[in-house]
Amino acid sequence: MAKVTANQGLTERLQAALKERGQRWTDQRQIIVDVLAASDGHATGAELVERVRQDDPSATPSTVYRTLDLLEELGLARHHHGPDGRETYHLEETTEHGHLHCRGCGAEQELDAAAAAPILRAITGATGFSADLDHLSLQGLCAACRADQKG
Amino acid sequence: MAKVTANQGLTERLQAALKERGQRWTDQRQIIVDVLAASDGHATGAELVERVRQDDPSATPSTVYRTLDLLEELGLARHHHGPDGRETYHLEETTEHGHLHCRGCGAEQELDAAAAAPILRAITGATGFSADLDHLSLQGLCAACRADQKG
DNA sequence: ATGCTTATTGCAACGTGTTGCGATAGACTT
DNA sequence: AAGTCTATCGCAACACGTTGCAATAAGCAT
Ligand SMILES: [Mn+2]
Ligand SMILES: [Mn+2]
Ligand SMILES: [Zn+2]
Ligand SMILES: [Zn+2]
Repeated sequence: MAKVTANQGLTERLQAALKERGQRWTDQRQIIVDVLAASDGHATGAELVERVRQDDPSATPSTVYRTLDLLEELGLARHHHGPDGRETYHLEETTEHGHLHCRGCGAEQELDAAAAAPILRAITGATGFSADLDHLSLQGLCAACRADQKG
Repeated sequence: MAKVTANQGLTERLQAALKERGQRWTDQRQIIVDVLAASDGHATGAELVERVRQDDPSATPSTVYRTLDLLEELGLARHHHGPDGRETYHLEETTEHGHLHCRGCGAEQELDAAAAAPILRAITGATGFSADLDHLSLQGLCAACRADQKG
């Protein structure tokens, strides 16, 4: 009897991808995928570790982080870094997007692909680099905070 | 007899700024500023801790990091984050610039103010944010790696 | 079902910072 | 020169990840 999981489709894709690489499907990995899927939006590595350990207290940080790395390799998860450098993960079900952090008010804003397009074009134009939108995380001042400052 | 230091001007600016804030000038701070000035270009926090401890083995990481924070507050140092999130510092003698890391070949490229201008404009146009160039650190593929990949 | 092979796991140690606290020592006053 | 005030320091503990290694357990073959 298969365990009931919230995301059948994802699980099956993963199992297939792993088999193809000679890698294995384990309970830990099922739990981690489930937790990540349930952590709608973003979650830091530490938060994910904590949630996984609620389902399976024997799970350790090393396993969780190794699995997150694996999921990124397989293109099923992405991370970026907060202004303090800490990692933040999300499943790659949502569309690709970047992040903006205001150092004035702390607000975090998402940058969707459409809004990012001219920015990425400007980056390529100026440098030849093609930047990864998923990993892009800018710090600065939002419009409101800039207005306050002028005040 | 004043200790011989490599950067008189900087030290004097610092002493004045500290006095104005009711803060103190210490041997530790002299050493840290000297080390930072000698670490031409960029250095990670850990590297700076190590170099400071060569001059003064009694110095501890907490003091070094607290001093780096202080120098940033005073506008004398800046940091950004590598692709792994680790902090990297440099004195704010050099002109403001951003950083690009190629995930293909590992190359790191600096982005000077002139090259960055159109990018920052695009960011403000798309989002209203005014991004901090100093803290900007992008991951992506450089032109060469992109060409290879197509090959 | 049983055994084999080796990917995965947990553990322990390490690397990089951060924080609270009591001891030390700058800087200013007398 | 001595005393006062309090900023700074070192220490110990913690938070967040990463890595090497020996034990475990998937997945496959018999
Ligand atoms: Mn930062
Ligand atoms: Mn990263
Ligand atoms: Zn703001
Ligand atoms: Zn490259």
